[in-house]
Amino acid sequence: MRGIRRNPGHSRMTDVAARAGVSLATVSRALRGSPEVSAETRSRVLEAATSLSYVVSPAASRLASGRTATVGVVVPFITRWFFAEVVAGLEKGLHQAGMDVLLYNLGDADGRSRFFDRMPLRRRVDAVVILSLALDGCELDLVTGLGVPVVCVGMQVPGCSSVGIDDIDAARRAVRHLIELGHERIGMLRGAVEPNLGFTVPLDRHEGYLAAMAEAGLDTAGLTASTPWGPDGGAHAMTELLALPQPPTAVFAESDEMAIGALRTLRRAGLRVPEQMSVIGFDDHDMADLLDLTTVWQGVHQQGATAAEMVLSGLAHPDAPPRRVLLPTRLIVRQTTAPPRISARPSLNVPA
Amino acid sequence: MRGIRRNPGHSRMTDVAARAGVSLATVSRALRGSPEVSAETRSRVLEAATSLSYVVSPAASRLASGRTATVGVVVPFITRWFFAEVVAGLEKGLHQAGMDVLLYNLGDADGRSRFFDRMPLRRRVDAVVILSLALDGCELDLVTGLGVPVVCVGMQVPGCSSVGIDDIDAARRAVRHLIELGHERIGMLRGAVEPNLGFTVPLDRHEGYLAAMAEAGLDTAGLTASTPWGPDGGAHAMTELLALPQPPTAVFAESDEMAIGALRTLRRAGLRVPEQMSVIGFDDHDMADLLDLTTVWQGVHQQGATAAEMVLSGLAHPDAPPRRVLLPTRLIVRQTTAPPRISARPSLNVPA
DNA sequence: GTGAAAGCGCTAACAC
DNA sequence: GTGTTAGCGCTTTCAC
Repeated sequence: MRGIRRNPGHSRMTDVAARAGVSLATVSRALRGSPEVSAETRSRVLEAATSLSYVVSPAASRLASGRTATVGVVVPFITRWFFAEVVAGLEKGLHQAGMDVLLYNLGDADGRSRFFDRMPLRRRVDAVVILSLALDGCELDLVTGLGVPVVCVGMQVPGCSSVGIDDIDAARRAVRHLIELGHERIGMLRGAVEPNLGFTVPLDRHEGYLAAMAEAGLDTAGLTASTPWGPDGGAHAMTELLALPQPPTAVFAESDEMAIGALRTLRRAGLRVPEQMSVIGFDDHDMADLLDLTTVWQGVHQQGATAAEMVLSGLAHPDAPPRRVLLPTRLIVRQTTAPPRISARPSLNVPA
Repeated sequence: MRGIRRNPGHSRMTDVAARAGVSLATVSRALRGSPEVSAETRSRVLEAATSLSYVVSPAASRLASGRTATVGVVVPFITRWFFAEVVAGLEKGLHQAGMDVLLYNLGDADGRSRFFDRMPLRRRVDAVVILSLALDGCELDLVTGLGVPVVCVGMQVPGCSSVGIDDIDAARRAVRHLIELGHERIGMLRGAVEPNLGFTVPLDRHEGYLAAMAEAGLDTAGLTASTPWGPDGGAHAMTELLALPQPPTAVFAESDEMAIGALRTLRRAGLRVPEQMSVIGFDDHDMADLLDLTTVWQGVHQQGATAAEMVLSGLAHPDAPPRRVLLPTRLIVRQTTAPPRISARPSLNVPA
């Protein structure tokens, strides 16, 4: 026999059609909920399908319709709390709509270039969601070249919908909190753009820090420590700032993970928080509450849910203009921030 | 015109064939690296494909071959550090082999039953990886009914390959560490099987705890506090144990997250760790190092990598018997465990 | 080593 | 409202 051997176990649409006593086309329509089918026919079809435990072949359906009912989710680091939380929100919204989720975790600069070299999304998704990756021109072309809607979380791309928060404003409010407590020497622990994934978050949060300081007429020279992102980075950055001839009395960490690292450094240095050093983080990480860390909350899960919703509406209304949603943030004051013990100026005195 | 409108932009295999001056079949063979194609022909085909920026249509390929080159990954909570880390390992290994990863995050008991009701994996994956879910008989049937290889991480299913650690043994060693330090009243903080996802980890680690205590002839009555999994659970469990007429001098937490919650309770209660209470966790969570938490390390990422490898070999050798891999664990002693300040027994005497 | 052709299992015109 | 039928773009058998 020529051609191809028939597939295993599964019953096919023809089987359902035969069993229900209708044509193939009617089964297809009934199963996909087309309004052209009479209620009576539909229920006969459904019954036949159930009794045969029939499931449509996604491959055949995709080939014939051109739709994949799949969305690609591209995430820099699935292991970071923030991203995992966004992915959870996305996954839920997408699966509820019957979409499949293809996960691509870049991991590092290497993984990133492998991804863009192969562009494994081509011809296999109806839409793409990208998290927090500032794309260069070339990458942008590759993504838009997919010819499907693109939704961004925590970043923007011309012509694409996006969700996020106002990082600059939120950072400014965090730093203002320290200023209002009376701090004047305020440092920032900043995550360097390590594997060069081009996050914009560090830039924006630093900008917010500078803005708040400038508004208050405070000096920032030498008070920003840039280290690799993450707890260890935060620990090192804190060490750097402590080594300053005149250390800050408070620090703003780009993320809670960095703040947590800073707390360790302070603990090991024997400095009491908040008495001798105030620390404020950003994100309201799971652990922030446990460590009594003052921070800035953002609705992370909801960013994922919103992105899912944007994907669905982008698919439903391909010609609708892109949307840009900014979700609110909120200062959460806990136990790691307090007024400086002694005014920061002239006679700062911190026992070693 | 009848039938279906042709798809957008993409060039098809026929285009490549025409350009390379060979037949459709030869293009298909060349592109998939069949050895039947001469080197010279292959390079002509590759060149033609590149110049047309051709990519095979996964849908067509799947329909014709019956293979999806996709694996479904089913995870209880992608937002938990452990699972995210395993998924990262899996994703990397699978993508390197050219497989797509479909992510299913159950999230809670509701999500779990929705998943098993719809069984969205049917006809769309070549293999399934399931993390830490003890499946009931019905679920098991649904999964094996997929007719594809199943790989388990952190649990077992008859007839399927699995990776994991020896939770009982690792827990026993953790508790022995406390015993060797001289502790006699040792509590356990146990995560209740909250949304009833049927994890076996809590059972095994508790069993290890009981075993170590029994070996040493120590009493465990009333010393296990079961609360919902997670930091808050750990915090509550610790509170419970502190309220005991005779509280323990050390606690073994089922996971680092629970240990971290316990640390907060202790901090708030003004108890010093490890002087007044020793705490040991499990997992070597990212945060463990930051909090100087003594714990049990396991190679989480590697469990994912091993599972990926099992998927690939299961696909390559469908008749090979299932494998069971137990990865090693290691006690990591940090700053949260020490000898009890006052001996629990009459006159064992360890200087504070 | 290469080509011809028969499907894979659906969807979507189009006709009635 | 329902049936007919022409593809969707590949993979694989068989023949040479």
